[in-house]
Amino acid sequence: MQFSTSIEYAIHGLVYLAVNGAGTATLVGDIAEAIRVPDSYLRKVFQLLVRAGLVSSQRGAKGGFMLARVPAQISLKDVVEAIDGSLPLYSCLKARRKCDALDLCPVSSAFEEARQKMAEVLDATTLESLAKGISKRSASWLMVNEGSNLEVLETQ
Amino acid sequence: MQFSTSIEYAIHGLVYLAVNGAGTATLVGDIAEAIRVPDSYLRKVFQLLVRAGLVSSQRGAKGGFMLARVPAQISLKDVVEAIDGSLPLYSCLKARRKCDALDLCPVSSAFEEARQKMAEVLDATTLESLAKGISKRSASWLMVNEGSNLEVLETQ
DNA sequence: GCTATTCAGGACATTGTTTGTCCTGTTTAA
DNA sequence: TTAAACAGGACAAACAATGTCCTGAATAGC
Repeated sequence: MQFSTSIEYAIHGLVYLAVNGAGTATLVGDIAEAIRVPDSYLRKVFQLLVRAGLVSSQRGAKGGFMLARVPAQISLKDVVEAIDGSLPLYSCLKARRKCDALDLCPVSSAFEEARQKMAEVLDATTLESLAKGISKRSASWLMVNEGSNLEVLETQ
Repeated sequence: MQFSTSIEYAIHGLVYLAVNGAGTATLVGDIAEAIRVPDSYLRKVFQLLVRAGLVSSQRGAKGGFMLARVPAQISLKDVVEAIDGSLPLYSCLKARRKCDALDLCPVSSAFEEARQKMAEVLDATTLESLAKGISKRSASWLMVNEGSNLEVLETQ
C-alpha cells in the first residue's frame, strides 16, 4: 500500500513551482527536465492538477503552468486527492458475498476513521512548509535553478 | 490508494474464525466457502497469516487453521502488516534524481506521520470488537453457521 | 489573419503487480 | 500405511499504472 509515482511526480513538480515559478508560467518541459521525469507523462499529471484547481494553465506562446493559489494554501492532501480522487481506503469491492451492512460495517468504519486521521496530517503540510523545509543540502532533487527564491525560503 | 483484496479476504477469514472457529481447527476450504472467495487463493493468504503469527496451522488429517491468539489481541494493523508488510506510505522509489535528503526529507516526514496516525486507529480495532460490532443484519457476508457464537458476541 | 507555441485529451503500448490456479512435497491422525 | 490437509514454488491470467504519441484547440506576436 503505497502512494503512486504519479503523486510523487505531482509533489516534486509543485514544489518546483513553489520555489522557482513565482509569477510566470513555466513550461511542463522545463519542469520535467528539472525534476527529471518523463515530460509526456508529467503533462498528464499536470492536467489532473489543473482539473483539481491547484494549478492554472495557459495555452499558446508564452503559455505554461503556474500555481493557482499561494503555496501556503496547497496541502499534500489536496495533491493526493487531485491525483487519486478521494476513494475509501477499504471497501468490499471484490466480494461476491452479499453485504447489506454498507455504512454499518465495523470494518469499513475503522478504515474510514484511519483515512480521516491520515488526511488531517496531510492537510497540515503545505507547499510552503515543504519549500521552507528544504535545505540546500536536500534540494538537489529539485535541480534548483540559479536565481530561485530558495534562499528567501531557506530557514536553516 | 486502496488496500488490496488479499487484505479483505484475510479480514473476512479471520472474523469468520473469531465467530465460528473457537477451539477447533477449521479447513481453509470451509472458510473459503463460507466467505465466498477462491480457496486456492485464500490458502496463500492464510500462509502469510501463519508466518506473521496471527494464525496457527496443523497439517494432516484433522488439520486446519485456528487463531493463534484470542480475538482481542489481533488488530487490523496486525492483519494489514501480515499481508502487506510495513512499507512506508511514500518514498521516491522511481526518482531518477539524486536525493541525499532521505530521512531529512520533509515530504517523507509528513507521510510517515500520516502512516503512524493511521496505524494507531487500525491497532485500536481488534477481531473481538469487529465480531461484537456485527449485527445479525450485517452478518450475511460471514455466512454464519448454525450454532456459531455470534449471539454470545451480539451487543445490539 | 497567419504562424509558432503550448496545453488538452484521447488512443495506444508497455510494464509491473495482483490475483488466481496447479502441482509436488511434507506432516499427521487413525 | 494411507488419506487428509497445509507448505511452497511455478506458472497463468487479469488488471492497473506508467509512459508515448498524435490530433485538436487556444493564444501571443507578427
